[in-house]
Amino acid sequence: MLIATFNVNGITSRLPALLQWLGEKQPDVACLQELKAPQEKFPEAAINEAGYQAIWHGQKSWNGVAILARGELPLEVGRGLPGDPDDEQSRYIEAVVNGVLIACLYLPNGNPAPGPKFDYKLQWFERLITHAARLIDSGAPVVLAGDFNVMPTDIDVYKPERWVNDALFRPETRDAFHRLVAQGWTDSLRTMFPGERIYTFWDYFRNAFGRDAGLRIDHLLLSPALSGALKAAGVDRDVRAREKPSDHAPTWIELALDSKA
DNA sequence: ATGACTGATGGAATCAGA
Repeated sequence: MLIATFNVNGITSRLPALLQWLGEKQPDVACLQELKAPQEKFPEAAINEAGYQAIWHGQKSWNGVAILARGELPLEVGRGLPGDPDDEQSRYIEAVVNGVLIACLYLPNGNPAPGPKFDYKLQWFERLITHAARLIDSGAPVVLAGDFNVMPTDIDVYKPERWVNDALFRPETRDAFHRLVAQGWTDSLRTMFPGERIYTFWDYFRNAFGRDAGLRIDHLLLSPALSGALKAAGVDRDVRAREKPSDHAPTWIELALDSKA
C-alpha cells in the first residue's frame, strides 16, 4: 500500500502538477495540504477522472486538507482536530482506507515566534498529542501523514544554526514532536534513511532547491501496529524540479499489509 | 536584519507561507 503526503500550496494552481504526479506515481492514498480553496472550489471532477475519490475540508485563502484514495472513497471518520470547538482552521481530516486509519494534518507554521501564532501552533500540537495518544491506545493501524512544520533534528535542516529561533525549529516545537513520537510512533523516513539528509521542502527564495537548502518537515508516522509493515519510503524530488512546482515535494511510504489489516 | 519567490484575494497591494 503506497501512501503519500503532498503539500500542494494551492490546489487550483497546482492541479496540472498534481494530476501528472498522481498519474505517474499511482499512490493508493494521497494526503494533501494547503488546498487554499473554499470547499466548493475543490476540483473533484478532475480528481475523479484521474481515478481517485476524495474527501476534503476546504477554507478560503488558506489551509485546507484532503485525502484521496485510488478507486475508492475514503471512509471519513473525523474532521477537525478535537480539543478546541472554536478552532475554525481546516487543518485535519481522518479516514479509513483499506483498513488503515489515515490522519491527514497541516500543523500551523507558527511564525513569528514568540507571539500569538506560535502560541496557536503549540496549542494545536498539544491537541494532536492528546488525540494521537487515543489513536495509539486503540491499537489500530494508523498513519499520521502531513506537513508537521517541524524539523525534528539538526540533520533535517540545511543550516540548523540559522533556524534555532524559527517556529519550525525552536526547542518547544522539537520537544513537542519528540513527545509525540515517544508515544510509540515510527518516523518512517528517518527509519528508512538513518543519518541521511533527506528534505521534503525547499524555499522558493534564493535558488534554495538548486542549492539543496532544504528542510524535512513532511512526515509519515506509523502506529505500532504498522511499524513492521514499512517496506520503502522516499521523496519525489523530481516533482519539485518541474515547472510551477509546490515548494514541497511528495513524500511517500510503502506498507506491506497482511489480510487482517 | 532584510529580502528574494509564490498563491489568493480582488482587481492594487497585502497577507501568509516557512
